[in-house]
Amino acid sequence: MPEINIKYLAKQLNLAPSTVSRALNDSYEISEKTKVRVLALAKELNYHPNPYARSLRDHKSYTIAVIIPERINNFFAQVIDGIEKVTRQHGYHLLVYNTHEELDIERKILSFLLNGRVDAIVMSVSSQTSKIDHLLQLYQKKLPVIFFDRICDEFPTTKFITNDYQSGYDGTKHLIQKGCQRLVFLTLSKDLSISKERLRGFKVALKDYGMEFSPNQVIVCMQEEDENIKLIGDLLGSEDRPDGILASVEKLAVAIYKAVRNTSLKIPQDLKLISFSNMKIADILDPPLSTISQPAMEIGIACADLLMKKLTKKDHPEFEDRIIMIPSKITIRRSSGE
Amino acid sequence: MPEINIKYLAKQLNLAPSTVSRALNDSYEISEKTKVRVLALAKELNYHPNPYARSLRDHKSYTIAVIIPERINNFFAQVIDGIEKVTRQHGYHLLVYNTHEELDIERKILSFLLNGRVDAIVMSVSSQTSKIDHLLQLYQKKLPVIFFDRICDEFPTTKFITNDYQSGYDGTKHLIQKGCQRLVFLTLSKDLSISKERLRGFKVALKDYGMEFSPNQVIVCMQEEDENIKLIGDLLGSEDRPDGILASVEKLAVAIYKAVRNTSLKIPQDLKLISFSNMKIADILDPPLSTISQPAMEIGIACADLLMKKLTKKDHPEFEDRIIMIPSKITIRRSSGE
DNA sequence: AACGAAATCGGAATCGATTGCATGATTAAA
DNA sequence: TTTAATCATGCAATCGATTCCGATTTCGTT
Repeated sequence: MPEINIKYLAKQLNLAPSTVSRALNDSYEISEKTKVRVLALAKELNYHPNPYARSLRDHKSYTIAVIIPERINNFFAQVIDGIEKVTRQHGYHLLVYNTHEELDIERKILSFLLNGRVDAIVMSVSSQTSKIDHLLQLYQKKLPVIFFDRICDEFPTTKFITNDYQSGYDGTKHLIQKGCQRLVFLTLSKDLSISKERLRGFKVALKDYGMEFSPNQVIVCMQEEDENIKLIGDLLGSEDRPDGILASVEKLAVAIYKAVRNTSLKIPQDLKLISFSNMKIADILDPPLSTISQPAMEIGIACADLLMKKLTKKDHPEFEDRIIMIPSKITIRRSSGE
Repeated sequence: MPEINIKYLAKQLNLAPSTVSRALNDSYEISEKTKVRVLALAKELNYHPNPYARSLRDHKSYTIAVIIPERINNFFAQVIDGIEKVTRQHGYHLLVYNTHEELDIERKILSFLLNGRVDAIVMSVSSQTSKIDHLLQLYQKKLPVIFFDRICDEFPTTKFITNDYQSGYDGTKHLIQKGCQRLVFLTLSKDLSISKERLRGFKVALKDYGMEFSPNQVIVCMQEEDENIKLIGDLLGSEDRPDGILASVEKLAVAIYKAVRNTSLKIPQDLKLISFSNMKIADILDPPLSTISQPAMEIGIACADLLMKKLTKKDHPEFEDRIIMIPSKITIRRSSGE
């Protein structure tokens, strides 16, 4: 079978490749008659232009990189679905990378993207990311970047987040009002943007309700679930064990459930729990989990909408350095006391 | 800032682009001295070859397409993690596409991949896929394809699956031994390879234990969860409601839990349930869900290993037309009666 | 000193699609 | 009938990296 490229089409039609190209691109210079002939054959042979030849000439790849720290995660999966929904309509393709929360992997991935492989990047940084030198390279190369959720404050671009401070505040307030005296905040990292904001809400809520804050109310967890279960188990076995937990990451809520299983404690009687989570099955857990769920699909769509504007309209200005906030939704279920 | 390409490097070093290219590729024709100079500058300027120029010449994209029917799904997410783990080590990139279980989308995606954009495809077909004309195009174009889980029997290539027949049989047997009299099999489609096999196991188990099978024991569900909850609700409200369900897809198990909430029935007392599922939180559901979980990560790794062999070794033969089976693991929990 | 082989490197074509410029053909206007 | 204008198409360069082939230099050997 011969390679079906533009030269082959041209030969079959007894035309020059340039004419075929123009016909396919509906140029005004080509007669209707010729266009019809060309399009007919292209359709018959199921011809599609070689994307790499086009990319080489146009310096556009029609490809976008999506970088996330975790794939088995409802939030990120939904965001990607949102991004894909929009970009697909514009003929863009998605390269998806998982950093597994590791800075080294994040670094390596970004270095692969600096050479024109993608037209833009949409990312949520790893929990290990505190220095941002590897990100600044993108800025120097003028590669458009949008951050969502776990953003990078120092990087001047548009960022999409949820109202983390407010959600942290509201979740904490809720626990206090349910009678919790010894509150704990669980997180993956102290450097993460979302953790900082959610923790800030936690602290302010404590203060507003006349409670002291002490640093050991913040527990920084690990990557491995087993380690976290142990960590939380120790916490629950301690003298002044917490009676209320705000988990800033979905997987930590799961670890709490599993850790509690190993004790004689009961949720919510002995321990009230609320967690940031996009699980669609929060209400069939035992007990149903109170959640702060983020508008993941909307975030994905918003990111992609902005991106498509920038990429499809020429001379579109660089992304403004600003933060766009879409509110999360808090849903009280039995884990925090009905 | 000048574009950093091979010509720029050549000019800086007072060499020809061809020499620079050879030096970068560690050719024997280039002296050590020159190689050192070239590599030093390349490193300093953080030079990476333009991937599209290389692809155009080599007819290789170092890119693989992964096509799945659903992204918010633990099984598929784990498989992709497995694929990425292997392919990343070989410098390959992953384009990930979600068909949302729609045949039209699957068709469209495949048509985008026929022009050299990817070197191979790893996919699990949508539940609507019964005709396979759109897949056969890939075969004609000699584009390597590997199927996993939801395979396409008529397509001659290597396929990775789990022991669906056996799992279906074992799950059904378990329900029977727990005393279920009126069993029902829930599925997304009658055409899907996995559904057929799992159903076959269901039927044979019934027969082996002296139970009649009637076609209305098979319920074909919808895409929308709300519809499924209603469908299952009706089922549970009927005269001869089932007392045991084998759900062939994770999301259907979730729908069952939610449907049961609307009734006065109790799992497992009134209804025993076991489901194919890769949820990591099956044991914190209320009640904990008995699962048949597939070795997702292993499947992904196996697919990618085979693929990498084919793509990195020249003159590697086409994929054999065979099926490789990796067994699932059945875990009994309280939803099927302790 | 001279010759040949090996070691190094440069020139130019190539991959496939696009596009500025030139050319040829057709038609309308003078 | 001639000229100008419009229309339709072809030629050739380009994008960046690679590689075949040819050219030059270096070195060892007689």
